[in-house]
Amino acid sequence: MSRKTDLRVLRTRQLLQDALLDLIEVKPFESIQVKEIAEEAMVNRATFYLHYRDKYDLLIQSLADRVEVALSHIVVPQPVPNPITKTYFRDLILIVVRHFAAERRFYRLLLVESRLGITSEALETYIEAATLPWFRTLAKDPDGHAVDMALKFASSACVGVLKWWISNDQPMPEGALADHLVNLLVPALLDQFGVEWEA
Amino acid sequence: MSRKTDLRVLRTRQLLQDALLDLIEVKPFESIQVKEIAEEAMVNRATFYLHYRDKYDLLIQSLADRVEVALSHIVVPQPVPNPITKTYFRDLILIVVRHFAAERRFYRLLLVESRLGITSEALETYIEAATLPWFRTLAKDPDGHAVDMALKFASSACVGVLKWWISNDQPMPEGALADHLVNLLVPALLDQFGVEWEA
DNA sequence: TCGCCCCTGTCGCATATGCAACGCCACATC
DNA sequence: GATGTGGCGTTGCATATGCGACAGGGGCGA
Repeated sequence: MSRKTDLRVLRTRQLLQDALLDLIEVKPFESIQVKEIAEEAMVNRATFYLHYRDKYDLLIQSLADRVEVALSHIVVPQPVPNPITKTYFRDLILIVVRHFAAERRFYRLLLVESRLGITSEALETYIEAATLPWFRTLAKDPDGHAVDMALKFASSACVGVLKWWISNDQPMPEGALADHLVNLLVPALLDQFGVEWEA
Repeated sequence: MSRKTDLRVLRTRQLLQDALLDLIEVKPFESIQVKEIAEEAMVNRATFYLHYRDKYDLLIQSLADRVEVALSHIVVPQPVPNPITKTYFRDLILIVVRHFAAERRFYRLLLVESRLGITSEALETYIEAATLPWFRTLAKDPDGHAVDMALKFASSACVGVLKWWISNDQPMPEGALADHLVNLLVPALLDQFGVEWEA
């Protein structure tokens, strides 16, 4: 990535994002003022507006940045078995599930705060953009349109299920959720990924 | 106080001090580099030198600032009984003792890191400067030289005992330490403070 | 010994940020 | 309605900080 961004910019954004997180712990998002965020972050209020349009923008950017960072640490386990096994696929799903669980505060906030005006489409966009290229490495023909469609189908389904899982306070453990997701996805993806699956 | 200091200055110093604290948790002070502190604090190395001469200076300043902040929250309980009671005096001692206990990580570091070249005189200077005017409010004649001497005697004695207490991992609870200190100090201060003491 | 590497302090210049102030708007109180 | 109060978003100017570079020096292996 571009590591040429001024350190002050990175620092200021991090301080503002951390401040928002800390304040969310204490009071509902709607009642938080820009002034408070700036004070908590030890950043001038005017500087806030140099980086974010308003507190909603800060929230979305925070999510975007955190997702990017979190997913940058995710690597597709090597070697990729050929043909792809069911357990390997489950491990991949589990990685995403765990990411959601770790960032559940954020995701839940985005889902619960209906007044945010943040459509769930935005949320899906983040997740799909992050997971799509990642799934793509598993496909036989990474450039085929059919694969794109199939992958989008899969990621959308994952996002939908994960949203349900998060907003219902994780009614089942991570492993069980991953198992269910795999069982739902395998039949659909059977044609796009490896020739055969482990029984 | 002068609260007109630029917010950036306050923030930078706080970040550097916090970074030092975090690093001290992980590795010995001597092995910590200025470069590391700056990176941890998300502050440029050159900026470090705008505020501190070297890492030793940072350590001392950190102590000074923390002591100042901590002691600024300390108020002499009102009203001051006349004549001063033993229990009231004990409460005063206890406040200082608790401050030492809360900042024990810092004080212990200053005592243990002998290679710092920080003399314990510097430590005493901080404590005396902080406690002297504070004790002074209790004296009959706040401007007398005899009182100054007596108060210096008392604060030095307290610092010495507290150093022993901290470097020996607090072998007795705070209350007991305060009791012992009061019993040692009362006879010496009998002439300088209130006419009589509660039995 | 030499060269090499890395950290330290320090410099000049570019720029992100602080500060104070402003108009705007929503809301409250009389 | 008149008035105040407080947060929002923006601006111009002052300044703290980032960045890149530099010399100096200590460690370390050829």
